Amino acid sequence: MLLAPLAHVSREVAETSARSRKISLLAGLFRTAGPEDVPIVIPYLAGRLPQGRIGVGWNALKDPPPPADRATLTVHRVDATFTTLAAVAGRGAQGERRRLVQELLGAATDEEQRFLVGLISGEVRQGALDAVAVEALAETSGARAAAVRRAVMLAGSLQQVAERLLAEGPRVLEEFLLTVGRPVLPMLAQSATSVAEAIGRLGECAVEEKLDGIRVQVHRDGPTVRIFTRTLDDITDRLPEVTAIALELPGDRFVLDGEVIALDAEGRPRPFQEIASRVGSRMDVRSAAAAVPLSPVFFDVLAAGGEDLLELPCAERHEALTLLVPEPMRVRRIVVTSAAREGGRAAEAFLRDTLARGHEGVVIKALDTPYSAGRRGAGWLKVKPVHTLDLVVLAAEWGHGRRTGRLSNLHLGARRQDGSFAMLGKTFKGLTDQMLEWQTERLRELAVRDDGFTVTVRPELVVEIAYDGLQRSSRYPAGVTLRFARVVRYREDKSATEADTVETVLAAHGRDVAERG
DNA sequence: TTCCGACAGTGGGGTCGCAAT
DNA sequence: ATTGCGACCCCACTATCGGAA
Repeated sequence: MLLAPLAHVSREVAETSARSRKISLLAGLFRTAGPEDVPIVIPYLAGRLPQGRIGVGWNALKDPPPPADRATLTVHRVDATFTTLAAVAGRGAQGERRRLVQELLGAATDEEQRFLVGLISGEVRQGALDAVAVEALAETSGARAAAVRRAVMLAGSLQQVAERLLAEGPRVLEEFLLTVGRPVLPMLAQSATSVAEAIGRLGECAVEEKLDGIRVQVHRDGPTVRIFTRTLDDITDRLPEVTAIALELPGDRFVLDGEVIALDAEGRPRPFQEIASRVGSRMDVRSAAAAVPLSPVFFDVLAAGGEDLLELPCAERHEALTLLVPEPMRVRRIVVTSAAREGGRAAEAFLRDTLARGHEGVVIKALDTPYSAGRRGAGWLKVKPVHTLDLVVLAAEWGHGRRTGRLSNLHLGARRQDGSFAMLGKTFKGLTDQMLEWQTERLRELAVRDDGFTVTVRPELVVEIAYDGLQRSSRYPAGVTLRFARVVRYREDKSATEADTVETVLAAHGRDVAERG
């Protein structure tokens, strides 16, 4: 298959905003692709290289040679070049890499060059990722979209499904079953602003602790245990204690869903950063495990006795979980079935207790919904407390993509006693298009410097920021930074001298930071 | 006709581990 | 020894399309 139609379709997909048009464009492309092209075409369309990083940056892409007149490049030729580049990546062969890239670009037409540069630099943004590709595959193959989506969730990979579907036809979808040992995309939760709102949306529900750790999917098939992350990476080797626990459970073919956290001597959860550091350590797992032992806490079961439980209602899956996992290793929960007011009170009390115990919040789950693998299902709603601060905008960065030409990413500062400001972090979240436009205008009036990337401003504009808590930071002067900061609104009624101070911020989380820092 | 679920996009901070300096 | 960078962890929020109500 030639690269030209791929590059052309990619541009067309990017230029239309209609999902239906994107789908039919991709479907047309899939129709002309041979089965051997699929492993390359699918990742390219999502802007990914199958080879991962190939050690090529902006430097090697600069000053491309004049484009070719005729389209002769095949996707396989491109793929082979990337494989060669990946093989010499990180071996100091910068000249050789640049030569290979320039040779590739020289063989490409204008449209192909633009696609390749986007692909290599990770800038392919055409508004079509896996979900659109799934619809297109369904259209091409005559399969139902829901069946394709289901197969992708169970296979944990669009590519595998695409290859077999296009080669063998829709019937092959029946062969994608939940298999112990092969990871499934996990179900995710939506957000709710309060317990009352969540219960109002769900009715009868379970209220569970939300633990701030690393999501794990634990598969045991007889003596073999495999542990996967949310993105289905295999981290079995890094969690020996979890493997040992899985081998002691009273079942020998199961799939569990849970979270690993770390507890201190008093049984309180240790900060996320420590857990991430532990789970991220691959070099000396033994000593890392001795320093920060991990505790798995399970909240769902996807298979037991080798049998697929995904379609069972939440309540029945929990029954199965209790048979498999003893109490201390199950997430704490209550079931709310009584009239809304009583239930609401019990749920509120459970949330308060959970927070007092040092956890992140609660997840409220409808009792009757199946496990929606790979979806952000409406059956699970998370509720976390939100803190807010009034901070001062110190600078803003020029946005990318659809925010090009707008000042987007805000640098946030808290007041110091001497009148200066300590930067606490950045945010680009929560801004509507209108706010982006307004702040671009306003910040330009306050600008004192623009280096083309960041616009520094007089610290006068006050903005209300929501955030989830503080975490330690070696980057910012106060030694802390905001976790998940987002803009709520501008406070034009406030002057910078009325903004929150560093002391206020630290005091609000004093115990946390002191104990954890 | 309006409403709402699902998606894609736009990036945040931290950590590890490798490669370059 | 440092520094830079990619790959993963955690993640919030808005705009948009298109099917559901």
